[in-house]
Amino acid sequence: MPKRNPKQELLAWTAEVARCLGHAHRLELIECLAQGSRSVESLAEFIGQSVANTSQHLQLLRRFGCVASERRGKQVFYQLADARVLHAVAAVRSIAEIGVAEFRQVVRKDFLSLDGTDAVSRSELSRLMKDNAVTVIDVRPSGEFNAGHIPGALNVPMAELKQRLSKLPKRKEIVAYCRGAYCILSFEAAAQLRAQGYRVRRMEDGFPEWKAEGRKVAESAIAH
Amino acid sequence: MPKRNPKQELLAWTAEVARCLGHAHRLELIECLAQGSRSVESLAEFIGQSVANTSQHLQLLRRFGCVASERRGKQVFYQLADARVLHAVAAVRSIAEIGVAEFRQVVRKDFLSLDGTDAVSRSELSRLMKDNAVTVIDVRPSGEFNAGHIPGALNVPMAELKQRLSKLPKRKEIVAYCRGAYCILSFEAAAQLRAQGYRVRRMEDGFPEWKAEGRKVAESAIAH
DNA sequence: GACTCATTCAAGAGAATACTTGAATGATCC
DNA sequence: GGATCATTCAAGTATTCTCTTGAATGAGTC
Repeated sequence: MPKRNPKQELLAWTAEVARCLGHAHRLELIECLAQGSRSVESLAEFIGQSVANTSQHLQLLRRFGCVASERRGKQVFYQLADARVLHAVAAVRSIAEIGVAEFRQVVRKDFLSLDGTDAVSRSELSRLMKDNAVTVIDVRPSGEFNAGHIPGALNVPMAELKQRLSKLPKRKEIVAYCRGAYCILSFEAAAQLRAQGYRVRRMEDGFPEWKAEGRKVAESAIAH
Repeated sequence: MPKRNPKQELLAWTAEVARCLGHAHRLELIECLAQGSRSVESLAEFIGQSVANTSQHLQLLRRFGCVASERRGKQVFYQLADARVLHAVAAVRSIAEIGVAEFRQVVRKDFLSLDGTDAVSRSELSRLMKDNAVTVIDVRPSGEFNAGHIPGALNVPMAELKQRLSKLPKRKEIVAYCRGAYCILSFEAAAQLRAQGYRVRRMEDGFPEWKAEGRKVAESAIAH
């Protein structure tokens, strides 16, 4: 650790934290952990890496205050250390959104082409749900849904969307949400449903941001 | 650039931006540029690095949307691209504040020992100034003061503090501010003034955050 | 048009990072 | 107490990053 004066020491530690966020796999781990706690093996599968490599990434994240770990029986479960980790990732992403042309291009080509409509804000969704004006669907896999979801939301994992189309109301507007900003699931869900004639919008960001705002959360069971 | 699916591509670009913030010198450049635009040579001197190396850091920051450059005559002036760069740095720092023990330790040892009092919030300072209840001093070097400061603030660079003690009112409370969070200048100023019997507090963060909030700003001249 | 000067580029040495492999740890289960 | 299993550690290699040095660029100046 390079040290000069106190100010530079703080900058060096801050930089370490930033570097710790500076890897696609680690960002993916953070997004995954934001849905709920998970074991190392399950995380390794999620990011498509070896267990050893995943463990090393997790230890780095833990070293710099991004995640926490806890032993439950044979397994070690990791979880997000603090909601401000999500804020930091969102803040960094917001720089990419305006300053990195390639980022904007991917958004345009792969996300907005699926659903270019404006997302429903969380506060607006809250109001709409109170009036029973919309059907809210959670398109994440059931494990993540069970670990926590918006109360009143219906779990319709993307994989099952086609089979469950008939169960969804055609006239009431549908609002889909998933893991967070630029999670492709809700974009795909919106595209598929709209193609079938449903009225559908996405919620901005995803469940972790809903929870981080202190809104009500429903939990069914512990998964993984 | 590693590519798999669109989601991972966005994560990879976001990670690049985070890595771009992940170096003490670059964070120092950002903090410096937050005070106002500067030439490469002046920035190199500020961070104590060669011009070539500084230029490379600046180009990286520019590549990832953190700073912008503009030619003025012979020199190239860099400036902060967007206030959300400061937000991102602050968000990352907030992780370090709670999650990195070494960070907290430096804060305790080198900052809180100088001035452990709570900082004055920007909104409170605004109120106090309206009532003419405090003397506000800007302890940054005059070049940075001239590039922009809080209207009504008195520029008392740290280097000149001792000589100018007599000009400061003893009974009215003094509020000192400087470059930003954990800029050591305002802590040192508070410590020195308090040792001389002045009533003094620091303003939270610094001038860039005041400006980023859309508050009034005074500008005298262009420096460097 | 040649000169000057600030900045950028290019190449290279040394350090740090990421991923792999295989072994070590340490808690549970029988 | 020994076996089992998830996780972590340790060592090795390929890649990337940082900083240095010296040359190239290119806009202003005489």
